[in-house]
Amino acid sequence: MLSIGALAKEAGVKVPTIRYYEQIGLLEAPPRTDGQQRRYGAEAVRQLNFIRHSRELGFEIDDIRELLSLSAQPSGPCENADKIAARHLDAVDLRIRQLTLLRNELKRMLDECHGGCVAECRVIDSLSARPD
Amino acid sequence: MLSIGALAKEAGVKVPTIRYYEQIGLLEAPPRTDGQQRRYGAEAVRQLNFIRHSRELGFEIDDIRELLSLSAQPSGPCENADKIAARHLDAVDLRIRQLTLLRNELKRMLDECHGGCVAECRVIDSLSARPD
DNA sequence: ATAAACCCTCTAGTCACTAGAGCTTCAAGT
DNA sequence: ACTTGAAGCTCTAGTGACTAGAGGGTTTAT
Repeated sequence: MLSIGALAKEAGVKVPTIRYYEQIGLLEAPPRTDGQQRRYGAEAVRQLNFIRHSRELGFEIDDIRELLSLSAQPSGPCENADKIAARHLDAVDLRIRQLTLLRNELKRMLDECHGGCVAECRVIDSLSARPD
Repeated sequence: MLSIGALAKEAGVKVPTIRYYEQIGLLEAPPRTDGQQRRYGAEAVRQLNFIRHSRELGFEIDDIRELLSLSAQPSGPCENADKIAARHLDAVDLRIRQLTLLRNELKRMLDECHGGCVAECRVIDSLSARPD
């Protein structure tokens, strides 16, 4: 059985994060020692790794909640998991497109500024401009 | 003089957002009517447009605070504005690269899943996998 | 004069944690 | 067995940039 610190190290998350996940019901409350300290088994390691990886991929907690409960029923259909992932992929694609537009605007701003005083600065000027 | 609602419409932000900006000292507190309602002039419209556009480009409030104060001194050097923008461009570039990696992993996950049950699902499987 | 639309302050909620205070328990070494 | 220091516990509050709602007051148009 692992202490919360050992679990944290194992799964690559911080200790308070684990307590937070328990508090919001994402991780089950584990058994405790007589002194009220948490002790975790192998299943908790698996679940926490699952959560961490999902978070790294940008899934929201509510999505992860559903993905976790799906993963606990290996004989069920994976249709829902696919739907969640596909929806997330769309969101990521959109975000990349938006950021690329912003990047280009920022780059243009910077390229056009040749130093000097604020009155001539294309950076400040671009920011002041109202959109069409 | 514009009411807060009129200013909001003019600059394309929500009314509570304007009050929030005032509260955190990003926008100056405007004069009030006898009945304590805010009234804004042309300068507030300009500043709020500046803020909105900067936010759309992803600048943080603290950066905007500095950019705003720079823009208020047209004869000063624009070096700092450039620095802030360049730093932000780097951050956006990095974010795009990260998101692109995530996108590819998501896409691979989805491409490899051919429906069926959770036990065979590549989506769930990929999420379970611990990183190298 | 009245009614609708707008405005006011204040508190609390969002998301996913993070930080800190003040205390208790555990594990290892002697 | 005892000590010590690391690690654990709970609880509260803070982050960023707003958003929502309650319970009122003001303005404006008719």
